[in-house]
Amino acid sequence: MGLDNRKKEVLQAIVDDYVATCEPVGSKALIDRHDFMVSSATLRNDMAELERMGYLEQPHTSAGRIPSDKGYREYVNSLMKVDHLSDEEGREIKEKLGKSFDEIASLLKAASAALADQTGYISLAVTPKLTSSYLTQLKMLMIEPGKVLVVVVLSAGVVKNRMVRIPDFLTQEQVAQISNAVEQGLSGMPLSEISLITVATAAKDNQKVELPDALLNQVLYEAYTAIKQADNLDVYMDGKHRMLSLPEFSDTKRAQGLFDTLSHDGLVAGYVDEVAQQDGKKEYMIRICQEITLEGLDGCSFITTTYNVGGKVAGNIGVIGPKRMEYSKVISQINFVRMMIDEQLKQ
Amino acid sequence: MGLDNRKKEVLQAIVDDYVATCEPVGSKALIDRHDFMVSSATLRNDMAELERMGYLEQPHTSAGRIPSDKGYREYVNSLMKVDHLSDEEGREIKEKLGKSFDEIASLLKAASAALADQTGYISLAVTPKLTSSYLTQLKMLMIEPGKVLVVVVLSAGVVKNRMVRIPDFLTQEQVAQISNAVEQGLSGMPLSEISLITVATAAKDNQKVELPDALLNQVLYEAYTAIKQADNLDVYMDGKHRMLSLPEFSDTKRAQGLFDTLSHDGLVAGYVDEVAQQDGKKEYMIRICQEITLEGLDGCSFITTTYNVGGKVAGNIGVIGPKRMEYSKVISQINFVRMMIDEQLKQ
DNA sequence: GTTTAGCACTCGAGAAGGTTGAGTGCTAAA
DNA sequence: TTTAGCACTCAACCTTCTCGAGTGCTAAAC
Repeated sequence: MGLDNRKKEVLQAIVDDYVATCEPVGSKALIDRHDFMVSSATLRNDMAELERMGYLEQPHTSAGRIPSDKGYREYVNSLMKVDHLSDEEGREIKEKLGKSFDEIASLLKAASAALADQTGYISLAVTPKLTSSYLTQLKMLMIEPGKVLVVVVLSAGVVKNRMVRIPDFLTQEQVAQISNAVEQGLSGMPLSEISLITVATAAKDNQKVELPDALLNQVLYEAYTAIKQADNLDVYMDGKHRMLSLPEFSDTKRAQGLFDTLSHDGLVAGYVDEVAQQDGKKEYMIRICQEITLEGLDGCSFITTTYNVGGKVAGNIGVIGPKRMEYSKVISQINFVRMMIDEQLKQ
Repeated sequence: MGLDNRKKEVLQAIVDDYVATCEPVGSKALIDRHDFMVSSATLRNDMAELERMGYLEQPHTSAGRIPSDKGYREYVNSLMKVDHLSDEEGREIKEKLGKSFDEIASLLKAASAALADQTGYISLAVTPKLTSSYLTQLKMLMIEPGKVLVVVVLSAGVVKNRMVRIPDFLTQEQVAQISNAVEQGLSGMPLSEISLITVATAAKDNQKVELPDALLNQVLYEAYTAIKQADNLDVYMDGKHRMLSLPEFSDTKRAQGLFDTLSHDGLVAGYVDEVAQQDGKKEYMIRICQEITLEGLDGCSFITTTYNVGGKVAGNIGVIGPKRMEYSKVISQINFVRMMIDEQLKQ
């Protein structure tokens, strides 16, 4: 049932060659480029066998073989060698991420850019899932009468802000008092426990000014929305246009389909998260072509990994490339970037 | 020298047809689709003449004619009729922009999305140039020891924030005092007059705590940077991937060149601004193909217009499309969106 | 049993040639 | 100045042909 050693080598060689050239690989080419100690006829037999077993495919009778999804899967599971990044490459990435960032958002943006640059594929970075984090600060700054900037600071160092409208006649002092009351009542509370009710309770317990309930509730609702919104997953994506130079996307229809899907940040973030749930324990997650349950990504593969904030599992970064991707290289690149992120978010 | 009436009609008809079909227009097709009261032979003579004058081009001898850059220029300058948007279209745009926005950033983002949707081309919206506006608020919120969020509020209703690092041992009170001092000293001051020196003066005139100069200056420098950074032009772009469905970009090389250029926000913003400087007085600015002095936009045209904040000239919105663009329609769409923006930013 | 040489076969890619038809310019008459 | 008529051009398309990389199968060799 399993593959004997030579078959494994053959499959590996075919994947390597096909990844490099995007051309079906024939038995002769295989002999030329690798030093198998057997003849092409023998390889032909092996290849026919591999095809029968589902690891290879033939575009047409008189062409070479290309790996099937199953072939790629076998390759990433047991054949490829993930080795360390060359010093040179490590240095390049470090250069792009070298300076320290004061905000997760900028760090992720830079990481995404670096990853796209380095891999040549599409990179993505998703902000941490914040359900396990708690509120540390809430400030409401009156920008002008009726307009308030709500700044929400969460434990993981995430800062978000949102402009909201409130009744015109509320004074700066009143707003500040509400803001202080809510902050006092909620700071330290896990995001998951914050609801409209807890917000209201916090305000009323700590409030020193008297305001009609309806009015107060309106302001509190805005504060609540701002807090909840801080929990949204943001996605940073980069390198999309590089895909156009790949032969598999020389057909603009396909490229368009891909871009269409990718323009829905929510879909992508959701899918990344879903994958992370499924493969939670693994160092990195891989989805090959048909394994991707997200429409429009035909012919693509997906590699993601999880970075940590303050030691706890948090967000994801990853790469979307063609099925014919340099898996081992990309994995080591992603790992390296993840390590750099972890380093910066250590405490 | 000038064009007689029929020649004008012929040119107009050719542009219209070519825009619609992206196929070279022949004399017969012209007769079929428009009711010229002359024969195709006559049109042939006119077309030959128009070609001699530089308004038309012929891809090859036995093909129809397509408009040259000069032809498009003549078309937009004096032939096309810019008419009002259909009620239907106006309604669609209004729907997308209908709700009021509390922040310029979100408004522009929505405007850009609506414009891209509506035109089917690439839209862009550039934040206002803020040199003529002044600082109204500056708040420094201590997020954790050593990390401060600087919130800058400008007169045009623009709010920006930036996380900065300061020495660890500064207390919340000290930061608040510096922040208050700077705000007090600078609020109402035009951005153009704010410099490291004015920031320092403001702080020292109003400061109540004593801090070593070197330390204070470090914090002030960060505040200054945050203020200056609020002046950066941001660009919101949308609809890029739609270009892939146009026949002129079925060649992925070209699409890639375009996307490459557009990924440099700074370049685009700078160019938009440059165009606005040149054509300042006009209701809308048009650059056709070769007229665009920005590399990588071969075959594209550019239509922009200027929106106002509080009655003063401010930022720009626009559309990038193929040279073969529905100029008159796009112009009316841009105008409509501009009006909607002006409306929201009236005061 | 495994490997190999040999051979007939397959089939896409690309070149060569032919046809079609939309479009032209020119001329001569209206 | 306009028009009909006609010869001419040339990309696009189709068909046909050749080429060669690659295959599977068989029978001999190891």
